[in-house]
Amino acid sequence: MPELPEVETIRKGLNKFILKQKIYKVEVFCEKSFIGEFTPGVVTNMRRFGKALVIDLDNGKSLMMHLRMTGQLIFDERTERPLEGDSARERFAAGHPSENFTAKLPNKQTRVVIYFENGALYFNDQRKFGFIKVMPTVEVEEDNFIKRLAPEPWKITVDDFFEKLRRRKKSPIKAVILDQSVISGLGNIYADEALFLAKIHPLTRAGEITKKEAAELIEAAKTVMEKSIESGGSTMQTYVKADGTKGDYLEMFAQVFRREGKKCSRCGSTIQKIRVAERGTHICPNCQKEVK
DNA sequence: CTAGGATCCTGTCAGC
DNA sequence: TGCTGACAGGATCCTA
Repeated sequence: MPELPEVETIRKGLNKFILKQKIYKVEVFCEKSFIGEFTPGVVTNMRRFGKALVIDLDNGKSLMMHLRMTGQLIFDERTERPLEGDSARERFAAGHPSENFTAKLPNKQTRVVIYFENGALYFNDQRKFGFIKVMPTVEVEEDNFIKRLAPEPWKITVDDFFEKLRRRKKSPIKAVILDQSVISGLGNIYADEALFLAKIHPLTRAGEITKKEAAELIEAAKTVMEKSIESGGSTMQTYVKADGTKGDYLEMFAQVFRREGKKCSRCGSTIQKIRVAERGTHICPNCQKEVK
């Protein structure tokens, strides 16, 4: 679920809490969620590769993590040594939005806790698809997932993207843009949103996409993700409204995602939900005409 | 090589 | 109430 904007939001938000802070202990509640052996070290850098987040330490090691569908990262300041009452603490939470953002932690979904001298970072993950992996910093870019990542929409060239669409010509365009080795950063939300913005039906065969449409799709992907990053993609601030009630950050920018039955903002037609590449897919049947 | 489906796992919801 | 199947903001593996 967390896609590029969410991971970027985490990177920026977490940076101000943990940069130059020492990790002195890691507590693992689920073995498959934490790979490798941890050794204490100070955070020197936080990097993002597509949807993967990397925390570099000063001991030559890095923590490479991927939140997959339901991962979330929640930082509680001074969890072990609280100041005067809870109001003295700050919490930063982002990733898969859920009650955990404001819940008492650790809880049933907490897989790993990373202890810093100024607080604790909780890695929660309902479905256990996500992971944190310890690896030498020099090997991060050789990691199987990272080395296969295509450029992000801001870096990819139209020629490169178009060439990949030609190779995957029989697949629906949505399935192709979800493939991180074709273009990186898009997940189910932003794929639907970008296709809507570019007025392309998700079932269109990749081989039918013109070069002009390919260029427009790249632009649309940038636009929808930039907008989400600006609004702080699924962080606690946007998830919990000022009055304390639960809010949906998708309301702030989604034009089609989870809006089936509602009206298209562009033409007033009714948004539909269909199935493409085994994923729930949202379209405006009028703005996105299917080409056979 | 591509294409399509199953799979990892937990939880929730709709429909009997 | 209890069961069952479908589905979920991802990526990989297997088969054809």
